[in-house]
Amino acid sequence: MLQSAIRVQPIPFKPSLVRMNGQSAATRSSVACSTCCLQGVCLPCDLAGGDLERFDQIATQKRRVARGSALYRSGDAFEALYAVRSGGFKSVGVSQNGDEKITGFHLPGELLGLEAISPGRHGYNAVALEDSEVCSIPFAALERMALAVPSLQHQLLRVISGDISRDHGLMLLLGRMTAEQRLAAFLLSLSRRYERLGFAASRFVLRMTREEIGNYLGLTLETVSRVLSRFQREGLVHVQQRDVELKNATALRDLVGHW
Amino acid sequence: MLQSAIRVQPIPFKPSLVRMNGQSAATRSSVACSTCCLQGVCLPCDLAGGDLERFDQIATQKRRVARGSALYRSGDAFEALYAVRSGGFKSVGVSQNGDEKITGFHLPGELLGLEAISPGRHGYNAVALEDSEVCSIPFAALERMALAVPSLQHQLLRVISGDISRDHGLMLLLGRMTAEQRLAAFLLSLSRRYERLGFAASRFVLRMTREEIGNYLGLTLETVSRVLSRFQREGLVHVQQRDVELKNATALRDLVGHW
DNA sequence: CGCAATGTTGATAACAATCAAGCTCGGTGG
DNA sequence: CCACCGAGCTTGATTGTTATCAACATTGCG
Repeated sequence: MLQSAIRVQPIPFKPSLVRMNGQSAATRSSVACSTCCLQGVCLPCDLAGGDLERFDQIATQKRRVARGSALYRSGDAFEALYAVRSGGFKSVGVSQNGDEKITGFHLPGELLGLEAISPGRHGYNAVALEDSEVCSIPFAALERMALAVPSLQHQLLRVISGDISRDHGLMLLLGRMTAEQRLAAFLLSLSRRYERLGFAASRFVLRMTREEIGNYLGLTLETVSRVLSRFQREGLVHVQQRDVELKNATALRDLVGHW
Repeated sequence: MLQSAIRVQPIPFKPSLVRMNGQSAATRSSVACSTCCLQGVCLPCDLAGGDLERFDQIATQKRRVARGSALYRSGDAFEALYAVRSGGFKSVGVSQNGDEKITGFHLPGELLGLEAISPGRHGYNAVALEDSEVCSIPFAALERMALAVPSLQHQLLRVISGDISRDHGLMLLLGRMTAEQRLAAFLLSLSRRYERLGFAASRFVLRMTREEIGNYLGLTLETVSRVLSRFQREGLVHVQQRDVELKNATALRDLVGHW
């Protein structure tokens, strides 16, 4: 379960206790970026005091999404970007014949909806992998503020560009790697991202099924299961259901090769 | 689907000025965006008269890149985005052990270098597939101008976001499609992009080798060759070396399926 | 012309998909 | 409380697609 993940850096995360600033406190249980434990990794991470407050007024709306339900669906009008506050999401493309393809998993501090800017309409379903919470960032207001705050514009461009880099990594993986390399790269990627959030790098919980992992990596669920078993047999990892412990990250890295 | 770039109304492309097929005959007749035949599809396509002139002053520098040489290399500092004026490029990631992975092909009117914004350093080699010409757009100046010109900021975000969509299409392809589907999707993508530039949709010239196509699609060059031969046998296309004619685009589309 | 780069085609092998059976764990209801 | 159920997971047997190895054809260029 989630609780078994070890928190290395003491960053308390208590949504219900965090106070918000300003006037709308009475009407909405809301949270300010200035007190959010994710402020070091989230979109407004470059903003100075005054600008951060202004950003807070844009991103006041929080939204809870129950496990399995969608934050938005393909075809929805694009109104806002979403920053994951807690929980996790998958982006799912659905074809006309019902086939699904997962294009990404999204952890806290990561932005959802970027690919919808261009068409002005979402092209994917964003489905919560567990009960989750997001900050809604209305895009029109964000663009307006970015005009006035150079560092925000820059940060926004950086975040989007970073998304492209991440996708290129996955393309690499899908195009040229064996099943073992894909799994190794996947585990290392999760490890790095959890670490960035202040969790242990070598021990974490998969929030997605084998089937979802396989879908994402371009493999079948059986292959995912087999490779994980093989990794365990070879002492690279210890896997118990969704609990993963990386026992030999170096060997995993060697498997992937150095890009 | 696959390679959606900038979404704008297509403006007729004048083959007499910039020739895509056959020998490349680059033109110097116009250096200003305001007179460029790509202005309908390129980055500044939303700009009004005065802003377009200002943009012209940012993007004055043209650069020629000979076939096979690099516009920039992995590790280079990120200074500018590049708009392809004529010719074509590939983006190549190179691993420490020399393995290469092509993440994209870039036709006229498309932007190069977007994925370097976040790290501030290029992560790929941009290699010209034929003698080519690009417009250099210094990024610092572009960001500055985007602060003052809302439509430019918006367009910039759109273009980058569009790149993400394009990459997702490729991920889909790499993750779930057979060799036949990949080739079909690839040909249709090229067809659409040439059409956008004002060329015939059903007849074009591949600027890249079978090996490069295979690398991009996650296939070997032999498989690419075999599938093209099969397509020809089945009357879907006519292929003679690099010349391609789509004889039955509908059948190709059916092969890919509808995403 | 001759050579190197590119492309085609065939034979074989490897890897992952598919098909199939059984297991584990958590939840539910008798 | 326990038996049952089903989703998720593991493992085995077999098949199929594509990679690999290999030989040869074609093109373009110095």
